[in-house]
Amino acid sequence: MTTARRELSRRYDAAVVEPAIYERWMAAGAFRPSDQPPAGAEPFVIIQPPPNITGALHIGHALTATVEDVLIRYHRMRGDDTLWLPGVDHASIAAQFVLDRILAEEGESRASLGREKYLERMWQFMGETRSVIGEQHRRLGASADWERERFTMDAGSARAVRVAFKRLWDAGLVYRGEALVNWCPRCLTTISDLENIHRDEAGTLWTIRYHLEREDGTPDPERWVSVATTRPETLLGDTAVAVHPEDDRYRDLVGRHAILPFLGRRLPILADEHVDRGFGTGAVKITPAHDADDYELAKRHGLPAITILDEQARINEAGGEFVGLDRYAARKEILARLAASGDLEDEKPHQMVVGHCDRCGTVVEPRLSVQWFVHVKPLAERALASVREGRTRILPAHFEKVYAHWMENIHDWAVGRQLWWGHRIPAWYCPDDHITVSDAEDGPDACAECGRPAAELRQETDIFDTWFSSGLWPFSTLGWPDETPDYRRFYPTSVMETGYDILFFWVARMMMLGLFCTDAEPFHTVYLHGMIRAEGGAKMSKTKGNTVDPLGMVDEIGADGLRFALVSGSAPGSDARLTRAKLDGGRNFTNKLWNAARFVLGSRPAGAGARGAGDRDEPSLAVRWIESALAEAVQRATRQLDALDLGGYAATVYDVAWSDYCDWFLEMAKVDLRRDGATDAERAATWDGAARALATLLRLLHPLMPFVTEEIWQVLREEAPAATGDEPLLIRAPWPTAGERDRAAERAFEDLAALVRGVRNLRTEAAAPAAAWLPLVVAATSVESAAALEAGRAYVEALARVRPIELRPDAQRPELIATSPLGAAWLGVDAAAREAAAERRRAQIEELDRNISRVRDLLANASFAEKAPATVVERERDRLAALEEERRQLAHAG
RNA sequence: GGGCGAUUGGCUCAGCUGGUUAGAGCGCACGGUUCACAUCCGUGAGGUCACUGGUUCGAAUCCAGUAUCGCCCACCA
Repeated sequence: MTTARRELSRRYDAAVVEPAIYERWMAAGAFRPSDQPPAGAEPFVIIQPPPNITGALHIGHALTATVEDVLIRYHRMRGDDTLWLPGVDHASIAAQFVLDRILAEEGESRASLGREKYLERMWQFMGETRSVIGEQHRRLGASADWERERFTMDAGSARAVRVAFKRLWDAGLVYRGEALVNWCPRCLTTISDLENIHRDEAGTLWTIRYHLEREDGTPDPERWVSVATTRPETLLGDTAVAVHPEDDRYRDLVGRHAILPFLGRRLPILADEHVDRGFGTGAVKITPAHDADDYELAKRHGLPAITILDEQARINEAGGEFVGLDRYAARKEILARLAASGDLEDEKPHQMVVGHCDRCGTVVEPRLSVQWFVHVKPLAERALASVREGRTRILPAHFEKVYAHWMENIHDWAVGRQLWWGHRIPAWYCPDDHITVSDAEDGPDACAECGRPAAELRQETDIFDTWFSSGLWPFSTLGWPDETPDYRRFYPTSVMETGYDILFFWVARMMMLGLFCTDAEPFHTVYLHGMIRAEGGAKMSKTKGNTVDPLGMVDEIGADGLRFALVSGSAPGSDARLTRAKLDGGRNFTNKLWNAARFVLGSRPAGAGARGAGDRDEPSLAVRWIESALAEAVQRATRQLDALDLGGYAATVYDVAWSDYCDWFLEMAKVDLRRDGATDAERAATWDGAARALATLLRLLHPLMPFVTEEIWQVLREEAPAATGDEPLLIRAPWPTAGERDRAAERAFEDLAALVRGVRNLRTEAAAPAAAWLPLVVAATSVESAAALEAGRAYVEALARVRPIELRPDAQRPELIATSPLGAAWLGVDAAAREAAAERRRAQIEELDRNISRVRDLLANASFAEKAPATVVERERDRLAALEEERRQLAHAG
């Protein structure tokens, strides 16, 4: 075992399982932008979507980190002025949800601790998870600039939140007012429309009789109006009954009153066009405080709104005798009472849509309250124009339509949350209820309207929706509202990479707030990745137990294998299944690279390793070909990375590494290295070519598989400094430039490879022992072919395991024959094997004839010749010639 | 009720602006201890590209419709 090979073995675990190289990257400052922007370098900036600091990273985070790291490493190698800024999100409601659960296990609660202690506890919790998340990213290889790491609750973010809100307020885009909002009776806060998840449910539609009022004010036992409802408990808050104005059934009732059961409230019966005559009885009870439609209708008719539920969705004092009952208990009770009095007319199953809290799943209750709103229409219009006019593009493109549709139908954003963990809204009230909004850290000095001193003002207790601070993230992280050097150098950013599931929550808000605050699109490209799904296509979830733990996977197969599995076969916006087979594929590929390197580095002949690309003497066909193949791969990979086609990039590097470099090139290089009579110079030239090609391969692969490539690079640099350009760290090595294609070498290789494949095929057909050396006869098609065969003789011998190879143009041809551009070839095997192949020859000829006549017809077609491009016609002609040559070779057989 | 996406060999997916005989990995079959790798090597079988029409010299690719699946949005009691 050579020194180099021993060194690689020692490094294997380090590279794949416990990557120590990360520390060296950090120490070398490789993740940091240079102190001065390099002259002429384009900035390339990614601001990381901050994970919620509520726990460990899941596989989606690993995908995000991988995609971003690939792009960052690529652009870093390109020499761009590269910044990847990481951070974490305080995740207001999600964090409280998690902490509340932890507290519950300890027998404590939000209430028992009180606001101050609760927040103290939250900061402590944040401190713990924050370092875990950073560590996990490092294990995945994320080359983010940790020195610039930010937090949505740090001082800079807090200031950005205050300033942004103040500017919105000054611009008249913020208002405080009473409205019906989504309320979670468990989280005890308002939630936005986006957090209110609609689900189809099987419910019940009840029909209830409301007796009409008699002249003496008492309910008429004989006459009633029947209303249909899915929520009988809300009748306690009814203030009217509505019918359609042209509904003849009820025409004479309009203007009269009905009496509300239990409470005896007089309900005007009124007409409104929004009532659907076909639904239920055509008469609808109106509960303005607990239903969005009813609220709108009540506004039109000046009806009062009576709130009958408290914040935990229990009946309040307005509910009379039902006070204190939970909404569902009240429903049951009210139905029982109505049934008893004979006023429950009907009950039938009903499919309906019910809103649930995104966080805890509780049924959301519409609740009338005073809230802070952002008036988003004007913001949305700008954000829409940016995408429509291409200043920001969304990948995949069809999400631009989804984005547009949402922006066009946007509602005002209820930004206040009745939670504790988050940025408190910087608004102060004076005793006269004047509102003062201030962006000063210590609040306003006095009431903006009446001048009362700060001591008499009290701050709003509501905090912001967590997405408000997230919406400022692309610039709050760079120093905004100050024009810091980072802000000037790195803003606007380049690519915003995140999952399509938060397009509205986050991307839309960043666009709106970014344009408002900075007057610029916060990024020029939005790359939306898909969701990672489990085997069988199911959504991954902890409760289903079908998750893939990224860190566990790193332990098992290494970060590189995981990264490869995540990226290969993926397309933006499409969900991808992460199967065991795919993960194994990533692991196998890592292993393959490792072993290829082990072979190359362990086989350096005397005198090799020192010379550069410039002074190669007489490179063999193998070397000339692999360099050309790599030139093509570099070209493709570069194009694919520029187009953010990471799946294509993964396929390109996989193919060139495994199929071209390992399967073909290294096998040919072995021939050159081991050939009897080869000079030291020839061997050295081959090895140097292998080392150079390996160096190119490592550069190409590094963005995707940073650990294994860097570890190999370290040894390669010792063995072949010239091949690595003596660059100490691959992470800083320049991205390869596409060299010249060598068409002659490609052609020569393809011809030999076709012959080798043909002969291998024959061996299998003849059931020849794999290890046996068989004689081969080839009838070369031409003098040039014969020369090419002579030149490639050693390759063919070794790769097809045939010896000797006899060139005999006129020999009699047996049935067992392989066709190739260089000529027909046949093996020296027994008659039985040849006989068995005769049938197959006939089938082959038949298929060839079909193809030949197809191409002939195509070429004979006048409109084809006329309309098809010349290159296509030319290609078809070449194909016909090749088919005919193959036919000729076969026809001579047998 | 709107909108979007998908449908390619047993499975998971590629196939860019229409142009080789539609590719890959896994799986399968057969054969392999040839000194980098069995986490491997070689060979092979397997697809009327969901369906129906249309445009075109030429369609997996473009258009229209149908079917199935999935997702998003939506104030109907």
